Amino acid sequence: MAAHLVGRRVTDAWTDGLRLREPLSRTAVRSLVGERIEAARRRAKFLLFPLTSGRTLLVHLGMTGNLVFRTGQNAEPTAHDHVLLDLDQGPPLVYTDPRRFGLFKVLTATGLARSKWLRNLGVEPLSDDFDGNFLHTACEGRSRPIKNLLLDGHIVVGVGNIYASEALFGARIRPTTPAGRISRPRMVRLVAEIKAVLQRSIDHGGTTINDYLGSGEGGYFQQELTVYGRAGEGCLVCDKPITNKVLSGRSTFYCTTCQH
DNA sequence: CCTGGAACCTGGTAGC
DNA sequence: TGCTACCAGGTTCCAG
Repeated sequence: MAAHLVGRRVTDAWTDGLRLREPLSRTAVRSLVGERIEAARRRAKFLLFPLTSGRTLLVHLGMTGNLVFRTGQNAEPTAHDHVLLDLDQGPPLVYTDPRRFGLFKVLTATGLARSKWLRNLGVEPLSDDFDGNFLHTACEGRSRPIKNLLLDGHIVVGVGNIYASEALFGARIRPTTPAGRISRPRMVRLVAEIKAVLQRSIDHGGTTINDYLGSGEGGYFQQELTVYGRAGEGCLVCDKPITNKVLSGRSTFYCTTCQH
């Protein structure tokens, strides 16, 4: 996005107006015409595109969303294209999302600062701010299962349901363990595993959920998954069957032998 | 303050 | 074959 979008001016804008995670404003999308995209940034899983007017385009891909240029493999429109931006140079940019869990919003500077989506976000998982001390302190006195806490974006962002199970397996910590009862050294190990899992996934192009594949190439990290989605199959360490337990509404995978 | 569950949405799949 | 019920994910909101 930084390479192909920054510096481009929006010459026309279309939306089907279907509601995403929040209603998608036709007026807001139309107001993008004439704007130039000044930068491409990220915070947590939110994409931020500052515009010439001082406003910012905020995009979240939800679980199935995609931002693609309408060219090559993505040349054909799909039934799930929700926003299309014509640019002064190069192919149009399309926001496509079959399950409409994403966000596409245009915010003023103050709107951005006050946005509920960006307020109260935790630390970036790959930053130096996220270390064993930080996580240990954040978990002090907390009784929630450690896995639930890892999914809580108010503490650390970017750790989704799949990577939480993977990192806890790597650290040999049972997902149900009350967060406040995990020692500092084990938190150091856990943080290292989270960073390693995320970095390896980025290197592999991400994880494509089950058999769902968006346009373009899917991620290849699912080939690397050690516990997620492997209920009943043998643990890669001890060969005992992997357990699947629902923890606050989310499937959680772990080995009852290796993880304590 | 803390916690867990519901809600949002739809394509794929398991089960009848 | 065709229907229905359920599930997946990230995030906020609400009730206990």
